[in-house]
Amino acid sequence: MTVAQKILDAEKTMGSGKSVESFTIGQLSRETGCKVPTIRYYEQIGLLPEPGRSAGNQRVYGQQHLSRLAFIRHSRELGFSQAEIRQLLELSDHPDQPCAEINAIAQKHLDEVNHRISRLESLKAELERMVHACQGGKVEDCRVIDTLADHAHGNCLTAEH
Amino acid sequence: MTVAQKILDAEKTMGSGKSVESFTIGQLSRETGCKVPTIRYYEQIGLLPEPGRSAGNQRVYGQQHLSRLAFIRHSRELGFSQAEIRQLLELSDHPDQPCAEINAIAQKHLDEVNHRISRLESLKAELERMVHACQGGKVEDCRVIDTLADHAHGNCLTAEH
DNA sequence: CTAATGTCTCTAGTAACTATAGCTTCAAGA
DNA sequence: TCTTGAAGCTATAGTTACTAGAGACATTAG
Repeated sequence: MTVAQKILDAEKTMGSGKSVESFTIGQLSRETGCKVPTIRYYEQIGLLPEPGRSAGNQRVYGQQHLSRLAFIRHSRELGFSQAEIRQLLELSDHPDQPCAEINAIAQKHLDEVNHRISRLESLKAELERMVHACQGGKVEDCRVIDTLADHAHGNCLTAEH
Repeated sequence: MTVAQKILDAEKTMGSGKSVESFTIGQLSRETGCKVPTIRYYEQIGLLPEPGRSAGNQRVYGQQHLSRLAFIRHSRELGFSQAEIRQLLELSDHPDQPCAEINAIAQKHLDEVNHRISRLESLKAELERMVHACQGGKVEDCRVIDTLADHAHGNCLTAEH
């Protein structure tokens, strides 16, 4: 039995009878799609708990780290900030509290998401218009620049020339 | 006539017969919704050209700065990076070139926007489900945490407790 | 056993700002 | 005219969320 396995055995034995899974930082990286330095960074800022170490001082992760990291990555991808993720993780560490707070975070985020979607939808419309309007012409006939200037304050950037 | 007006008169006289508009950095900020330090930052990184100065060394902006800053802010809001905006501005400064490049930037951005929209739409669905599922319960019954962990790799974070 | 790959720490760099400190300038009222 | 408070100046440092590099030690495949 390796030192790594010993450490992990001491740390955790999961529900099922089969042997505990452990991961190096590289394996964790491959599993979650999160880069190695980013994993260390999450540990540094306290989002991810410090894992056990092997005899050679290398990080040894367990299933719980995998879950937590996956949670963090997924949340980040969905646009939650580190602060929000921290809140969610803290709340999840105290499951006896009412979930009103979590609900508030989710609701606030939902509002933001709706706002972002509507802005992206109008951007999409503009971009599609641009791409169709600007077909093999010259820049002076291209509406991309105008569109971006116009929609801000009704001014035309190309008028400067 | 103030020194500021002199500088601006020398810089620019617009098509219409009326007197040239000039702005302090604060006015520019109010007009565009862009914070004062951000305007100075844009000048520093070369996105916004250096304006004239008053006798007392204060920045004096003209209409063209307003347009350009509005363009930058609008583009930023729509998610274009500084590098992309720089490209667009450079292209707009050479209006004799074919607009294929601008088109490519817009198309690339359109692809990204579509991707973002679809991810935000599924996030929206998840968040709505969360908000509805989590009604006055306790955290341990709340699906927000599970949802965020599950969708990453099918693991349940709360199982750690 | 050696070579290649992986991991370690530490420092510094990136994008896109934002804030602070300590000063000068400007505009408006007494 | 003086003064006082807002606005502006420069310069530096902090923020968020990473990413990259240097140089040393660990692990693993052949």
